[in-house]
Amino acid sequence: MVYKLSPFGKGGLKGDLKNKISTANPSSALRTLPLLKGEIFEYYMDKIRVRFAPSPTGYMHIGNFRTALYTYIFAKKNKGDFILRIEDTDQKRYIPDALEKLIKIINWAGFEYNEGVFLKTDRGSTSLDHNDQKRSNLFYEKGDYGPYIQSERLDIYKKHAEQLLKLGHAYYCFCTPERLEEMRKNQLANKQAPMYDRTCLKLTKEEVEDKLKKGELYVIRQKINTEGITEFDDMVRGKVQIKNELLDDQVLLKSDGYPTYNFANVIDDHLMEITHVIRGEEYISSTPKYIQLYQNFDWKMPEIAHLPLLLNTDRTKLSKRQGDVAVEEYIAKGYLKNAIINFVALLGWNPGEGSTQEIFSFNELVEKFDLKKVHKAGAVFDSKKLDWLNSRYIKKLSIDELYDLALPFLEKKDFFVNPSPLTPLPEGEADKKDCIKKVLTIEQERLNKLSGVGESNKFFFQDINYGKELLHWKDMNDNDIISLLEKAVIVLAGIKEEDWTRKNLEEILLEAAGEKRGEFLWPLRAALTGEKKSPPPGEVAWVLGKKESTARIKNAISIIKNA
RNA sequence: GCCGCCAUCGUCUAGUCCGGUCUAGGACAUCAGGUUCUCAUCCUGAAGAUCAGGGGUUCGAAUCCCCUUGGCGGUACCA
Repeated sequence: MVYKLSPFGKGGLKGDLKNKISTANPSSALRTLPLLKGEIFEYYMDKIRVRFAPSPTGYMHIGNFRTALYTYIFAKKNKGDFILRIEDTDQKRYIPDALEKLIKIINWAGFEYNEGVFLKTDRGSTSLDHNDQKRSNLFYEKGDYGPYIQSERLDIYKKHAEQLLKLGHAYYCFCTPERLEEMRKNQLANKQAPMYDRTCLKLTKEEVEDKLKKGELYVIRQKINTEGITEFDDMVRGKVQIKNELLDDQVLLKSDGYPTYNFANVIDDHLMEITHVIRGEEYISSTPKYIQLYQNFDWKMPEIAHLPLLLNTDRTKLSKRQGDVAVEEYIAKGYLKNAIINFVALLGWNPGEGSTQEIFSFNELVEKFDLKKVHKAGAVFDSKKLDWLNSRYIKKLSIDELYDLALPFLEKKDFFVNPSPLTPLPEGEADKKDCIKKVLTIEQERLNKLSGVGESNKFFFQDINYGKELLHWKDMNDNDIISLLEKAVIVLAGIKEEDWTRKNLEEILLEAAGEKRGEFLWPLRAALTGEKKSPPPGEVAWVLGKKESTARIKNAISIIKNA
């Protein structure tokens, strides 16, 4: 027996069969699925097409970033297309440069999209003015379903709204914002759910035409079918049911000619042939209204998945007030791309089946990700765990990679600072670079954020200004310390310039210390750094160089003698 | 208010669909110990969840059913 199924037509199937279909790899073409003995199940599935559809707010909210990540991973996993669509239908919230910033973050993250709006890298101007010619200098589009910026699709929404009008699934509404507010106030006072009261639905054809002729401001509202119950199948939540009588006649087209999100999103997802809609949980209760729209147009519903929210530590929706929400801020603090992606991916998802894996490369994420394993409950964003993950990723970096990543942070600091007469700073660019790399080698295992880079410069570049007490290890006396430090000078003098490496220094000093590690290494380390806590003496000496190290030790000897 | 969604250590989570192997496993954070010249790294260990609460079903429930509570989301000419 051969079953045939068209794309997404699995609604009528029973549980197990349905599961098999949606977990099978659904890249384009005809698929066959062996069932019970002898039975062949054939089904077609369109090429997967998913979109990330942010609204340009000037920064990338970390929750939105996770939506983009899951969507991108889903696309990669299913060998589908990933589309970037810009939802800029709120004129009041227009923010300059927002689009450019948005795309830059997506590029930074490495979310490669096949279609959408792209940033020209060789552009001159940095500012974007909305309906301005400059746009073409900054951005370009790729893909057959454009334009990908909603503010440039106004005629499309208008056309579709008019079609709904004709079909009787929408109507003109001339109510003023003031009247609507009044209405809601009354409804709330009467303990009713605030909902549009359909005043304008009662208008006659003539009245509507008259008002239109007079140029009265209007919106177009969706005429909801209030009978029955809408049920849908969510890829992460399973079945969700909402009674239709609770659905509001939402605005489709605003009086300024722009569509609402609720309308544009449906039109575009269909026109762009989006097969799977992955979005935040906040849209769950609107979904039945979208479903009615699809039904009104006689369009096929895409599969939908609603992702859980990211929360503050008090379990409210992650917000600006209680900490950083912008990806930009995490980058600025010195979190690595891979650490952020790894961490955010695990917020609300886990491969399950007993996995205890915490570190995932991007490819592993693609390999193991499954929307079905995404959580239903919101997740608190705990930056302590991010710190730990970040430190793990920093430790994995080669010293050249670390140097490149650290440079922007070092530039904001005075790394080579406050030289004492004893500490001449490296002069040439090459020497400086060399010195920085050595310091980074030492810092690498101590760092959990790139912003902390260069902070150990105090061990190397500062006045030697301390009392002899610092040099004492337990109950040593002055003479013992002096003789040990003098021994250290002799040991260092015996090392050739070309043998002055981190490893050699560590071995030689340890050997010189013999049994008395603490007695020898503590005064030496203190003499070299002037600090109670610091990296080991071998490493410090390695960075300082032979001449400088020797000078510091001799200085320490004289501090004791002069005390 | 109304509607919807959700609920396992402080946090992220495994286990829930297909009840017994769960006196609930891992990670972060915390604490203690070890390695060690100090710091950091690293290693070991401890503490930490009567599985939101209550009631069923069952020989047996974190797991199935019902109720309650709590949290969150939506309730806009925002998205």
